[in-house]
Amino acid sequence: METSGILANINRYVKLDDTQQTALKAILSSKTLNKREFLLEPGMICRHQSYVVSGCLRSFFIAADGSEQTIQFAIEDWFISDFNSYLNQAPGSLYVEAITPTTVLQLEYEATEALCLEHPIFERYFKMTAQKAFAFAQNRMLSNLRDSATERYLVFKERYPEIVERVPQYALASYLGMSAEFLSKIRKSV
Amino acid sequence: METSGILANINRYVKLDDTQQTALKAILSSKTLNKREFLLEPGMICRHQSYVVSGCLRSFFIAADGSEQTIQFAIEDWFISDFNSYLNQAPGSLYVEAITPTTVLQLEYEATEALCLEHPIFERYFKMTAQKAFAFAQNRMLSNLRDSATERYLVFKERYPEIVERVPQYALASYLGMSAEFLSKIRKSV
DNA sequence: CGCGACGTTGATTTGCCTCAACGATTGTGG
DNA sequence: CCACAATCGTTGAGGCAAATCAACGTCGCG
Repeated sequence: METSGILANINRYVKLDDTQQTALKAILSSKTLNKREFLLEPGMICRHQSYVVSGCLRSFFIAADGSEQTIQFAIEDWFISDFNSYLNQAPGSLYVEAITPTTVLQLEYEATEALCLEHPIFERYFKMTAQKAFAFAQNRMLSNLRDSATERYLVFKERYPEIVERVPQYALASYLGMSAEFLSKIRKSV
Repeated sequence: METSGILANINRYVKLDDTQQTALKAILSSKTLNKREFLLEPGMICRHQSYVVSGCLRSFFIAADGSEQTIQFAIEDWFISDFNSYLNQAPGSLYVEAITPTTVLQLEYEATEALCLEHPIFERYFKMTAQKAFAFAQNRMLSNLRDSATERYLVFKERYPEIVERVPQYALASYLGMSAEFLSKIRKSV
């Protein structure tokens, strides 16, 4: 199992000693997905947070009018889950789908909580990542309130060029909060 | 200094013993604000997270076109700050303004970090609150992407009726991502 | 090859914004 | 305690960004 990526990720926030690294590795499990395969579907309890070793996924849900709304993309070195469902260990409302063939490392909820209680340094790590995720979500929200569709696309493309290239256009459009047709027109005009 | 509210808040997530409660109280400071007074202005480094003992505040920024964008409201038992600025201890871009006369308890950044290192239970508490805040921000974002202006208003009013009653309408409109005039028309039509 | 998934393009519609003018309410100095 | 300014909210006219609808390309894959 290839764990160097996730260890490097964590070590960007906190320094793990050997005991802590071993304890972490002990609860990691690996999973591979084919293109279009679901890691999670609505109604399921999200038991894991998944770290992307290779590949590309997205989370989305089906709105009342039948349209898809993309919540998040995840490529190498990102985490993905139905976070609401994971946090409360309650049935969720999201799909998590592999856009390309994908390998993830999974952290199971109970085992992760136990790891945090045993080694508070992981509490600290997850605090830092949650705070960063919150700041990110707040920025995205602002961008949605403030910017035009064209600006949102250009900002996203500037910041995440590889995601723009790797995901279907209709998924990107729903992430950016616009119709697929309009994104097509934006791309033509810029 | 009235600390029972913030202690009760924390005890909803974790159980503090006497030593931990004392350590927390030692770093709390109190502050009062008049109506329209600023707790924070753009360019300042946000040194504190503020817990609202009484009153009502909002955070907002001035967009490129000169319009105000409200990020967050805070009433009794909520926290408020320029979280991006607080997290990175870098100059921020938000105003935090008292809507009514307000009293807050403040947690200073360095002291809070030290408290977390000394007592990992606070690491756990801030992890949980950050995760909850992230889930909340994600839900708000979805609501903005998916729902019409009228639906956003009705959902917000249903969930936070007291905030709707306590804040100026132009501030609520900018929080919900619509013009003040349009919110006025929505209110008339429902 | 042909079918299904994805993207493009144009015509039309609409939700919401902008601008402008006018009430209502609150606060403040004379 | 009144006058009159600010501040905040309301209403209507007109305009625009983006949605919707419909039809048609295009590409990869069974």
